[in-house]
Amino acid sequence: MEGPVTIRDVAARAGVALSSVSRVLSGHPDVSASMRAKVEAAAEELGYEPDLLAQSLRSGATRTIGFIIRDIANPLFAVVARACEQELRRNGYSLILMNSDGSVETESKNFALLRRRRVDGVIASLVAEDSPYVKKTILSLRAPLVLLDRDVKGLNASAVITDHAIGVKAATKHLIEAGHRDIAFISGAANVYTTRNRIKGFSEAFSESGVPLPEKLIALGGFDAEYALIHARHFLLKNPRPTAFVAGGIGSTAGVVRAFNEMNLKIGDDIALVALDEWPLFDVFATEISSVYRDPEAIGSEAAHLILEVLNGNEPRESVIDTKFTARASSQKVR
Amino acid sequence: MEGPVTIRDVAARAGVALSSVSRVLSGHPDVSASMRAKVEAAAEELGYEPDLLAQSLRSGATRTIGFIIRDIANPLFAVVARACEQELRRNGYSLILMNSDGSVETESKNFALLRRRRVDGVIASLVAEDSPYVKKTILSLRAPLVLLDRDVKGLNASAVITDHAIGVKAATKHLIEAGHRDIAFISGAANVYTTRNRIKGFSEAFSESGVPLPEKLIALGGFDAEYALIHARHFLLKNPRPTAFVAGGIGSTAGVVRAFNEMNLKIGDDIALVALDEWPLFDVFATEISSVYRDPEAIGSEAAHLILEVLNGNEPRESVIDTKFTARASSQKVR
DNA sequence: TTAGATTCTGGTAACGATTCCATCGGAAAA
DNA sequence: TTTTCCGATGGAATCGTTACCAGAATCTAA
Repeated sequence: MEGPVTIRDVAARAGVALSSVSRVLSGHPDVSASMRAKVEAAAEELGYEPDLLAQSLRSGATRTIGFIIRDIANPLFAVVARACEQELRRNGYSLILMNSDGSVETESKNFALLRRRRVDGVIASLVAEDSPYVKKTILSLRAPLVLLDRDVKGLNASAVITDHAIGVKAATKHLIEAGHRDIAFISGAANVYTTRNRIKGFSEAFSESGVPLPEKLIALGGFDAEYALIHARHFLLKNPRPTAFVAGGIGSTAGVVRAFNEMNLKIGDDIALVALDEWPLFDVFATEISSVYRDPEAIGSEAAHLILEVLNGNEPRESVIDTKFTARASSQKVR
Repeated sequence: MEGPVTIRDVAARAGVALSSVSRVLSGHPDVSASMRAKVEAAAEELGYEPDLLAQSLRSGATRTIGFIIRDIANPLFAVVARACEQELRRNGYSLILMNSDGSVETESKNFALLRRRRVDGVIASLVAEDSPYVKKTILSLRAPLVLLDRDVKGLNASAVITDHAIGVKAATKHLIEAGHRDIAFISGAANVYTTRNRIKGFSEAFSESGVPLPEKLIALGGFDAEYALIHARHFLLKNPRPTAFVAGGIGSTAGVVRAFNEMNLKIGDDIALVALDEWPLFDVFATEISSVYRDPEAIGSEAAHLILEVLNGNEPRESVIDTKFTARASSQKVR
């Protein structure tokens, strides 16, 4: 007696037709009590488990959701993924994880593979919004899509959008009120909503305060630590030197702080800093750093809800998560 | 013209039998050049993509690997997962991610679901080694398994094993040589190899140094911050107070450091600390903390290699990753 | 020229499930 | 008693592939 037991084996054991077994197991109303008993006994004895593959082929639904992300090792997104997976699991869905490694091409291949796997939906944080390559791929998905913090026209997708502007604006106003004028801003490229929305908050704080925007101190090109390090170094050599930095994301913060360390600048004393996004052990090892916080748990479970909504026949929609600025020692005084 | 295009559509378009289409597309040798041209043209025009679901049902292989982990939000495991996914993706496999949320029961359900999904293999970091519940589930998997840092008898599984003992032993000897005697050790429960292997290194350092093991200062019960916080508090109220702590994992370190903060103990001055495992921004915000490091990239890609090996017909085997102790300011002096 | 091998192609049976359709009783209605 | 209807069941088609088998066409060797 080898191999997994099929519905055929159960039918043979119970001495009934396969269609009857299927009816019992899928809870069809038109089955007699005796039939139900026979089949359930046989299934139990043989340890029968329906093959999800075969069910999927027949039904057209895989109960599988693709999750495409730039890098799961970003601690913020790891929490997003966890919350999302937990919520989907509770609803009987499994999550297929794919990193796009910051490459539009890899991302596109990932979408194509998920399509071939016939996933029921995709949750994605795109590398860039402006690649027609990716857009074409997405349009051919034939499955609902939830975007994480991205704004792409003409997709008919749901989205979890973070209101960065409100937090960044509060942070920037706080810095301006503390007397800072030369405030550097380093973040990812402007071809993602995240960056544009952050810059919006940054700019508005200046215009509303009647202070000129330090355009020369804005570097938008990459979320990685390396990019931030290079540009922070560069800014720190300027004259006058910026007195405060806003770092867009965990990678950026790492790069900026490395630059500070290189120049022996003590955060909060020699230079002010606001970090956008927090990370694990933030409360332990970065207690003094002002931050703009967004709740990754909320983002992840909301993404799951949005995709489930569409799978249940509702229209796609957007959901907004807010951010909160918390002032700490790193941004109090001006040099 | 609705719905995804099937091999049947291609056959109709090319005016040939479906079996011929299949032969062309799967590279069978016995096809004429003209047939190949016709079919490829038709497939191209229709944008045909084979359905992986149907292929899997037919072939018995899903090219899918399950990845079961306690918590993907642990930054170390997020890196493991990334490296693993990247390597599997290069080999045409996709990764199904599941968190077991620290629950043996959830873990068991995850295994069962992966079995029903007919995954080709599973990579898992078990919550506990001694649950017969889980062991039974694993044995019924009918697919190769790679364990991460676990030692379970009678499974015929591969494993990526970390040699924690060597690093912990070096760390402990270093502390002893610096004059520490009352060294506290806080980590997860002893029903996982990780903990036992760490304790082994810890104990050996004492016995080899001829110093009695401070058994009262060992707390093995949970990898989470809460557990570590409670036990660190408790130890810190003892008389004499421990002069050094070894914290087993990122969660433990968070808890221990919180306890230090509560009591206003400055790491490296008032109390010594060695952290087992590093985390993102360790080099930026924890530059002074001595650590025992293991390379999560190596663990992840090695896990992928091991599962691919077995899928290619080789026997399961173990692979050992080493650890490295680095002394920093946090462990130099004795109080 | 004929037998045999070789190349190529189409038809069909699986893989493991669901679902429609037809059939057969028995119960209810006439 | 006959007709009608409904509950219960088995058989067959189907989802999209692959693989086996048989037959046709071409080629090689006697």
